[in-house]
Amino acid sequence: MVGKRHHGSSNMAVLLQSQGMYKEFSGPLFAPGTPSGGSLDLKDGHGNSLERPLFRPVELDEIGDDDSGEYPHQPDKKRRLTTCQVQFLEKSFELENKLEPERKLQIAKVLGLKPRQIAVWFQNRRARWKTKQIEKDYESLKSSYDALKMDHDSLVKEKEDLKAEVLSLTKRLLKEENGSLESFEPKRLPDNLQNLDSTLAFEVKKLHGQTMLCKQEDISSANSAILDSESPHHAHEGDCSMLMELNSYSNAFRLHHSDHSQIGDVDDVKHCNFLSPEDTSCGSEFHVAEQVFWLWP
DNA sequence: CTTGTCAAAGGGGCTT
DNA sequence: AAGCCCCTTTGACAAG
Repeated sequence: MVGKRHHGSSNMAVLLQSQGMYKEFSGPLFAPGTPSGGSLDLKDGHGNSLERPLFRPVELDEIGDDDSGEYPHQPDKKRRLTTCQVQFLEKSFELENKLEPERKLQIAKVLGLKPRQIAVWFQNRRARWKTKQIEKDYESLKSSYDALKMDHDSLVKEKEDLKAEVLSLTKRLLKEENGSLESFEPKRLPDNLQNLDSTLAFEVKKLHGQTMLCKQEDISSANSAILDSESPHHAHEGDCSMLMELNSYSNAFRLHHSDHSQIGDVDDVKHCNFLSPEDTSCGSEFHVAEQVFWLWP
């Protein structure tokens, strides 16, 4: 094929057909009256007339990977590609963003550019595509994050509201019960509690003064409701701690009244710790076990 | 004058 | 070693 002349439009047609792009490019690139390898009144990206030949007749032996070859129609300055060249390259990029050597030569031949220029254009185009892709991914991740954050914030608010409601109801309950038990004044601890370990006794005495103002069974049931909604291992922390302390003695006191042998002996109290939360038959005894356990040094 | 975009070059790493 | 790719930088150019 040495010495054979290749005119731009015929090369273009072959390449476009091979790439399935002939139809799309029959307009701008093959306008009626446009001579093969002639010039078009091209505009660059900013609407300026470029007045550059679209296709330079290329000798085949001029094409090669030797990038040092002379390029007489383009000064040694960086020049923008014509709109049509860019459009063709874009279409080609859409089909395949990688550039096989054969395709590179074909495109270079068709557009009258050096193969090196085609390779460079594809490299730069891939870089732009990657940047756009990163921006898209960022937007996608950002919208996911925003949605999750809104969800999270609303859940946090709901949790705070519920906590406030529990606290308010608990205070109200205690206040009401205090009013109805004003006349109830315990004089001293039950005798069997005097035998407890001194630390426990101190705690129990401390609670004793607070608790005896309350009606035992009602507070126990209120406490049970809270315990049912919280993990037993965390119930002694936070908002329920006061009620827990109050109830710990109230339950112990109730047990004492029903059966002196159960709480009069330390070993018996510790035995209660083995009651399982799932053992519903234990009922309030389980709560007693939990609460006494926390009080134990 | 500054800024943004694009074509191109240079360098390093990888594959064949 | 050649060729390719990616990343970064450079230079030209246009717009504000």
